[in-house]
Amino acid sequence: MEIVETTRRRDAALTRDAILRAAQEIFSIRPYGDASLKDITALAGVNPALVSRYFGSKEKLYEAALADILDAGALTSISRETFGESVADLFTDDSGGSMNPLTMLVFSASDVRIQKIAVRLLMEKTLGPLQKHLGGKNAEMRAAQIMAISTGFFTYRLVLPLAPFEGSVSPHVRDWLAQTLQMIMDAE
Amino acid sequence: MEIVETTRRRDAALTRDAILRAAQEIFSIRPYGDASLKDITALAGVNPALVSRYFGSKEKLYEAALADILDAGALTSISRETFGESVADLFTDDSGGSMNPLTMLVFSASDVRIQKIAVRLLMEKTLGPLQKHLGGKNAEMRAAQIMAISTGFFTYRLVLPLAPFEGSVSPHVRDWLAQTLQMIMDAE
DNA sequence: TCGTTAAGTAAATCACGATTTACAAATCAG
DNA sequence: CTGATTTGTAAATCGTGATTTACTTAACGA
Repeated sequence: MEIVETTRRRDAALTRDAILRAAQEIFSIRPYGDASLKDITALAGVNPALVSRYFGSKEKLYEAALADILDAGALTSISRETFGESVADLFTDDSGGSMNPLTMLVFSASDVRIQKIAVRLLMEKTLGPLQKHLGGKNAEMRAAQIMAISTGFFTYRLVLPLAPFEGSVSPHVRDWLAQTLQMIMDAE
Repeated sequence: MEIVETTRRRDAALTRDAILRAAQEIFSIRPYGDASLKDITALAGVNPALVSRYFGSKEKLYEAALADILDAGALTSISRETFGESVADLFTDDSGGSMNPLTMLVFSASDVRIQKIAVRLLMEKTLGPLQKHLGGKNAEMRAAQIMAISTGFFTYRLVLPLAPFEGSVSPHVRDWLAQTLQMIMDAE
C-alpha cells in the first residue's frame, strides 16, 4: 500500500549511471572514509555488490565519479572579461546543487590512496584546460592560484564553515572574490 | 648489541607529551583516517593502550593535538606593515618543519567527527586572534580571506601537490602571495 | 517457449583499527 | 623494606565496511 515497489527494469548502463551519480552526490558532501558503499548504493537503490561488478572497487568508483564531475569544466566556458564576476556569482550561489566538484576535491585530501588520483585528474581535467583558457604569461601558475583561492573558499564555506563564507555571503566577500580572481585573469 | 634498549623512565607527563607530539607530526602528514593509533604510538615509542588512558579516545587526542598546534599562533606576532611578505616567506619556506597547523587543518576536513572540533578550535585559536590583529573594518571577513588563501595554497602545496606550488616556489608565486595577503591586511 | 546469459541479491568472508581487559613491572610514600 | 598506587604492556574484543561467493531472477535471442 504505502511503498510502491517499483521493480526497476534491469539495465546495466542505467544502473551503472545511478551508482555513479549517487557516488558523486555522497562524495561531495562526505569525506571518502565516511562515505560508505552502503550509503552510496542505498541512495542509488541498488545492491552494494554491484559496485564491484561495475567499477571494480571503491577507489575506482571514486576515480570515475571525480573524472566525470570534473568533465563538466564549468570554468573554461566563461569569458575572460567577466571571469571574476561570473565565477564569484557561481561560487556564492546559494541554491542547492549538491554535486560539487570543489568539495569533492577538498575531500580528495582525506585518503592517501585517492590523493594521487585526484591530482592526476585535476591536472588533466581542470588545471590544463584552465591554463589554456587563461593564456598569457605564467598561465600554469595563475591557474593554480585560481584553484587555491576557490578551494580555500569552499573549504571554509561548506566543509569547515566559517561565518563570513557561509550561506548567502555579504557583497564584500563576493566582490573580493570577483576582484581577486579577475586580477589573476588579467595578470598576464 | 644493535638496539639500545633505553628503558624509558616512567613519567606520565612525559609520556603524554610524547604521544601528543607524535600525534601532531602524524596528523600533519596524513588524513585522520589514515593516521592509525598504532602509527602514532609507534612513533612515540609507547603502547597504543595509553592513548585511551591519557586522552580518552582518538578523537580527543586529535582535539588536544590541534588545539596545541594552533596555540603557537604564528600569524598574530607579525607586524601589519610587513604582514604579506613575512607570511609569504613563512609559507614558502622549504626547510623541513613537519608539524604544520595548516595541513592539519586541511586534514580536519577528512572526517565528519572532527570537522566540528576543528571549526571550533579554528575560530577560538586562530580566526579570533587574527581578527583582532587585523583590526579595522570587516576584520572577521578579512581574517577568513587570509585563512582561505593560506589553506588553499597549502592544499595544493603539500596535500594535492601542484607543480607551481610545490617545493621551492618561483618568485612570482611568492610575490603574488605576499601582495594578495598584504592587500587584505590593508583593506580596512 | 526454452535455455542461455546478463543483472541483481543476500549472506559470508576478510581485514583492519579503536578500545578494553587482565595482567606485569616500576615507582613512591610510609 | 614493603605494600599501595601508578605506569606500562600484550592480547582479546568489538564493530565496521569493502569485497567475494553462491545463488536467484529477469531479459532476450533462437
